[in-house]
Amino acid sequence: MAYYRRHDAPPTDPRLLQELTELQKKMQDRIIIQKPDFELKLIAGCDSSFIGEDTILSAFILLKYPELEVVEKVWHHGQVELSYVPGFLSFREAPNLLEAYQKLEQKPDLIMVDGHGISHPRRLGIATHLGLHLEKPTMGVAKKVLVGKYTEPAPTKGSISPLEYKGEVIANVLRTKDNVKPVFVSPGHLMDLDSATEIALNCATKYKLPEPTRLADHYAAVFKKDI
DNA sequence: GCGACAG
DNA sequence: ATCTTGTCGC
Repeated sequence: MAYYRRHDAPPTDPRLLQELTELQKKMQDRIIIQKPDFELKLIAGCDSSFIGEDTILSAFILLKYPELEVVEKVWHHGQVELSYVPGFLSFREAPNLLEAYQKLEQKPDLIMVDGHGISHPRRLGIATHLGLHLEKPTMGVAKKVLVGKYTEPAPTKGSISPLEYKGEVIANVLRTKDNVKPVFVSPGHLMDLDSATEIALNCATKYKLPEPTRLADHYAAVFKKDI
């Protein structure tokens, strides 16, 4: 994608951000929020970690569902083109994530991404962005809110509270473990909020993060030693 | 004008 | 994301 390779402008150049904003607005029309039309047998989790300022390492972990047994682990590293700007995370991390995804021998039915889906100013969080590029069902699980308001869900595992933005519920604030800060679950693409929430909870074992993203996060750090 | 702001 | 020590609680 041409917009991924921009060495001709500073990372946070206002003109570039304006350009990316326009691109996201065009991408909005292609987002599909619906009940999943597949049997969830294989789920992937992905996450990235950094080495220094501009070297990124992304990992994809493939798991059986609902058993949550790991069946494949891949990773890829490269250089990032943009600095981090809230609302534009995907332009910084998606390129390398897509490279890592190609290394999977088996492809998942659904991808759980570390970050937001449609709970984004222009409905284009990194989970949605990846879903559109891969034409694959995706969902996002973020650790912090980006936009919207919510009330704290009850302290017990399984409690949910809606995240509202501009009069719409764009995510569910889900408690995945007793007395631990909740996560923000949102559909990315070819997925709906209720299904995403149910899947996130089914993948929550004894930790705050659902297994797919927890393991991706874990291995993204472990694989750094292999560089 | 003053905060808020995924990873 | 990343840099970092001790500390509270199950």
